[in-house]
Amino acid sequence: MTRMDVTPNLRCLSENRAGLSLRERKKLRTRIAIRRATYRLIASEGYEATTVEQIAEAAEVSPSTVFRYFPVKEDIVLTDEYDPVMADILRQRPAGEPILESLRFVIVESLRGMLRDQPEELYARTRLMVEVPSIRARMSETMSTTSQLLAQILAERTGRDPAELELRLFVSTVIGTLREVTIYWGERGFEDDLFSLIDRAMVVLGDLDLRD
Amino acid sequence: MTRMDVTPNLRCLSENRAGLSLRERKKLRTRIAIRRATYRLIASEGYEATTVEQIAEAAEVSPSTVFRYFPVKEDIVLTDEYDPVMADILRQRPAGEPILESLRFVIVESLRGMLRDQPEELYARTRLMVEVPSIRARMSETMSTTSQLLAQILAERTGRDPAELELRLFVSTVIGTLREVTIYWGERGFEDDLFSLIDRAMVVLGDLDLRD
DNA sequence: CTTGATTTTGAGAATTACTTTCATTTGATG
DNA sequence: CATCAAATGAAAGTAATTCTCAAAATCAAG
Repeated sequence: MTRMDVTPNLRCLSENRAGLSLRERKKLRTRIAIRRATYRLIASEGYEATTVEQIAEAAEVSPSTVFRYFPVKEDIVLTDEYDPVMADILRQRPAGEPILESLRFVIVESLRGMLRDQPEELYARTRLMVEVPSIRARMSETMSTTSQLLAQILAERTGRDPAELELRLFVSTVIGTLREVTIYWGERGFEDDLFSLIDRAMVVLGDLDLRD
Repeated sequence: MTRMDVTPNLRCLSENRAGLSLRERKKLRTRIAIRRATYRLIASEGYEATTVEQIAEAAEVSPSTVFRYFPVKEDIVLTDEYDPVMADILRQRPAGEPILESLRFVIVESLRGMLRDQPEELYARTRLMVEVPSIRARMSETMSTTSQLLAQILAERTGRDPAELELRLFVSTVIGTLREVTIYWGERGFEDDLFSLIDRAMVVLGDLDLRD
C-alpha cells in the first residue's frame, strides 16, 4: 500500500532509509526483522516446520503483527520490491527497441541487481522455489503480476491495447521463461552461470516477436 | 496412486466403470459425488465460503473421507484426469512432426475432448481460475507437472535428454501459453471461440522451434 | 455363506494458518 | 503537553489439514 510513494533506488533497496519518518523507519525495520528471522528459521528448521508464532517470537513482534505485514506466510519469503525496479528499467528502454530485447535487458539487469544487493536472499528464495510447491505456485502468481505490469508499460510504448491477447502472451512467455530458468538453475545447485542460462533461454525464444 | 492401471479412454473419462471391482466402482462414485457436491456448492456459495465440512455433508461422506480423496481442497476442483490423455495423444503423433505442431495438436484435441465430455466442468474450472488466486496458482503447478510429462515423452521421441533446459523451456512455454489463453478466454466471459484464441496464440509462438 | 484378512470409512482431537476485534501504545503535530 | 491517527498486542474464532484408532464394508477362501 505504501509501496508506491517510495521511489525505488536501483542500487540498494531495503536499505533505502533516507528521508523517512521515525514511524516509517520503524516499520521498515520491523519488516526486515521479520524477513530475516524467517530466513534464519527456515534455514535451520525448514519452511513448513517454521510456524508464524516462531517467526513472531524470533522477530520480537506479535503474531498479529507478522500477519499485518505479510498477510500470507509465503509472502514473507517471496514479496520482493523488484516489480517497480523492473518497471523503471523497462520504461528507460528506447521506444524503438524490439520488445524481446527490452524484456531481456530488464531481466538481466534486475537479476544483476539482486545478485549484487542480496545474493543470499536470491539463493534462499530460489531454493525455496525448488523445494516448496506452495511457494513455487505463489511465485508464479507473483510473476504473473509482474507480467501484467510490464505488459502495461509495453502497451503504452507501442500504442497497443494492454489487454490484447498477443501482447499478454508475449510478455508472459518471457516471464515464464525466466521462472523456468531460475528453477532449473536452482535444481542444479546454482552450478551453472545464471546469465549463460538466460542466454540459452533467449536462443529458444529466438525471434519470437509481435507482428501486426 | 491407482490411476495408472486405468487405461484412459479418450472418449468418456469419469464414466469408465468397465471391469472395476465393487470397491473400485464405489470409490469412483464417491470421488465423483464429492466433486459434484463441490461444484454445486461453489456455484451457489462461492469457493472460499464453501467449507470442506459442507462438501462432506453434501456428498454424504465424512470430512476425513474428503481429505482422503483430495488432500487439498483445491484438488477437488482442479485435479483432472487429462494428463494421461494428453500423454497418449502426444505419443500417437508421428515422430517426424515438428514439436510445436505436436503440442498444438495435443492441446486442441484435449480441449475438444473436455468440451465434448464435460463442458460445464471446463467452464466452472476456468471461472475459478480467473476468480480465485489460490486456484490459479495451484493450476499453474498442475500445468507444470503436465509440462514435465510431455517433455519426458518428447525427449524419448527425439532422443534428447528430458532434463535439457531447451526442451523444458519449449514445452513449458507452450503449456504456459495454454494457461494464458484459457484465462483470457474466461476473463472475457467465454465470448470468444476458444480455438480461434489458440490459433492466435500459435501465431505468436510463430516458428518457435528447438534447434540443435 | 461364514470367516478372516484387507481396505475403506468415520469420529474426534490436535495443529496451524489466517481473521477479526478491541484496548493500548506510540509517533506526529499544533 | 494534549490530541489525533497509526501501529501493536492480546485474545478469541474459523477452517484447512493431519493423525489416530475403532467400526464397517469388501474381498478371498474354504
